[in-house]
Amino acid sequence: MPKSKRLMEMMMVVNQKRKFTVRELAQEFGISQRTVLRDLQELSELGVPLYSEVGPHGGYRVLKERILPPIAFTEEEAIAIFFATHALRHYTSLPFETESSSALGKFYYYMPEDVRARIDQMKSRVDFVTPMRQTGSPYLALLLDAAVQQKVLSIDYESRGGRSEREVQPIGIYTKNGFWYCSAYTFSYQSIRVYRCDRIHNVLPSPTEPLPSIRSLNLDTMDLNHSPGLEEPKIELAVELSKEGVELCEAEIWSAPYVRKREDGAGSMEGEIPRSEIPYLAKFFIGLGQDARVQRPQELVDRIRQMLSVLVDQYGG
Amino acid sequence: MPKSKRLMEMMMVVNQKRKFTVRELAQEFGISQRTVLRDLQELSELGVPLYSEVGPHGGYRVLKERILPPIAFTEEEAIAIFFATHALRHYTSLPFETESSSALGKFYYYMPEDVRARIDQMKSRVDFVTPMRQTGSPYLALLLDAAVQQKVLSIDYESRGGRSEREVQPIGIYTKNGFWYCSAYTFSYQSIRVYRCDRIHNVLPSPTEPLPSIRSLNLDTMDLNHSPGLEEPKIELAVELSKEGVELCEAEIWSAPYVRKREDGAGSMEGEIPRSEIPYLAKFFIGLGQDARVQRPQELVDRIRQMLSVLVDQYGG
DNA sequence: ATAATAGTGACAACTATTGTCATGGTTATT
DNA sequence: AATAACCATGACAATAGTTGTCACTATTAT
Repeated sequence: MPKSKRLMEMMMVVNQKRKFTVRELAQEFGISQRTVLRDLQELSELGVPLYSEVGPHGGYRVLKERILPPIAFTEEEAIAIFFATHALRHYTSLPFETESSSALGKFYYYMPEDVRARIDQMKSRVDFVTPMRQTGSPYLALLLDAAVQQKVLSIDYESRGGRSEREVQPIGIYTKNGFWYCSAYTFSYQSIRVYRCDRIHNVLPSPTEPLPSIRSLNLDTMDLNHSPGLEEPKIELAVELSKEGVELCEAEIWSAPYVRKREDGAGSMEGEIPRSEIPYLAKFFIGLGQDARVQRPQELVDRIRQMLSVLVDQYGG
Repeated sequence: MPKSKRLMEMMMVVNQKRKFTVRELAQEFGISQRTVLRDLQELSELGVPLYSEVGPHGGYRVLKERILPPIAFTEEEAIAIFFATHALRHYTSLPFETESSSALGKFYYYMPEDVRARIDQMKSRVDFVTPMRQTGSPYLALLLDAAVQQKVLSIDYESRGGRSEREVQPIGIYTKNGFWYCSAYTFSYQSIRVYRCDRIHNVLPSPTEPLPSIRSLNLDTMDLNHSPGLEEPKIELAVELSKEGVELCEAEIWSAPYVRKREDGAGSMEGEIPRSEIPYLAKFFIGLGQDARVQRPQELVDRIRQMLSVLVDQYGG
């Protein structure tokens, strides 16, 4: 085998075995140990992060870093990857221990000049914004690890009611609108709850046995907005909207699917909502003022009236 | 230079010039043309997508695809890149013409086995969610292109008041909370406005001369929430917050920096706000109900009272 | 101590790489 | 139709690089 090809192959082999000895490689490639040593040095010079230890149980290792063999990306693909990774800079916490900037640097460095120029021009003209929060979420990596390995954790959580310990078996973590959430089976409630990660004040391994039935659950099969299994009774919602009201509701994630627009631009909103949403909806529709007229359910109308009377008291009629 | 190194270098050179002739390369590397031909064939066999055309003005070309030479990513970096790119699947519209999935496929394919395994496990347990909107934004690529090249466009925009044509010079586009926005100098207003890209119904090149002073503006130097140059007079805000109020305000992007927390969990909010924000703030603080007591400015209190009286009329006291 | 491992240097044998030359083919330009 | 600018391939001797072997050193776990 010609040397140049051998080097490429060796790159791959070395990547897969993380640990190996010179003798092993020599046998595998059918060359002398001396040559293997020479080759490994060349790989080193080419940037493969090898290091070696002498003595029994010694050998070569590839450091935590790995090599990706030459990958052919189209220009558009490279750009997409660049900007996606660039967007990570908006996150104060990530579940990976990484300065994503170092990865970007490498990526960027190896791009053909003209692609790099194009990226430079675009860099200050496209952005994927995520609301930046000041509160960090230090336990993301631990929670994710527990989800992957299906371990039970004991977390110190600050909910509305105050701080408390709970045993949870994490299903997964996700970020949305600048916050990180952890969806987890909670033993004390015997159901799945969502926790905001920045309100988790401590995480410890727990001796509790993990529930095997939770293992097969994951984020893809879950609706990230509601806890499954908590099938709440739904009640009917009916709201009249002005033209402005229509626009505002279409801009809201949860409400957009329910909005019906009439020809004149005004419209209505109809759909089924869980009863537990009433407090939120009351606030929401009060915020819309004249642009929304809630008609049903009566409970929502009552709630709005009640809130109004409190407010009137507070601010003086 | 040893052949193996020459091949690596040639990979890079060939990547940068998209078009080249055998003679050029021969001179550049100080080798014979015959050797260049042999090398190019090897590169071909190694996967570099070369093709050649004979005759005058012929020569070699690298197809649209490019090669990235071996890049050393740490495991964590590779994972971060993977998930960042994976997150793009939540977007219905992107300014790049790409199936980011193809790039991901390649990336994934070339990873060492155990990293791939780790990603597999994590894939369904981490996510970067972006609200998925039904409305697409078909002109993103055009708008971005105009921003990069500083061209003037004539857009057909649907604002509150209805549809109208306007001449704009885009500064950049960004996505936030599921929508794409385009920040652009608008000739008819002689100021910078932000447009929601899904409300842009048509985009045409305009013969208007671009303003050179806009060229130097970009998204990084802009506050994405406000138009620059519009230095509005600020007025003082003072609000008392209950414990719940503190939590709610800390969860809100704009208000979080102003919140002061006291020992008992309750707190206050103080800061300067532009007068134009009063309508928004009125809605916001009404939504907080008893958990917020606005004290200053008086204009805000008045506005709240006014809104309340309208609401009381509407829903019956 | 011993055995297992990496690391270096020297050198002859070997092999691959290279340049040159010869030849042929395609295509745009004149 | 001639020409010039390209790519393409084969043959072969000169050269340059690669390889294996051997001899030696150094480190470390057992």
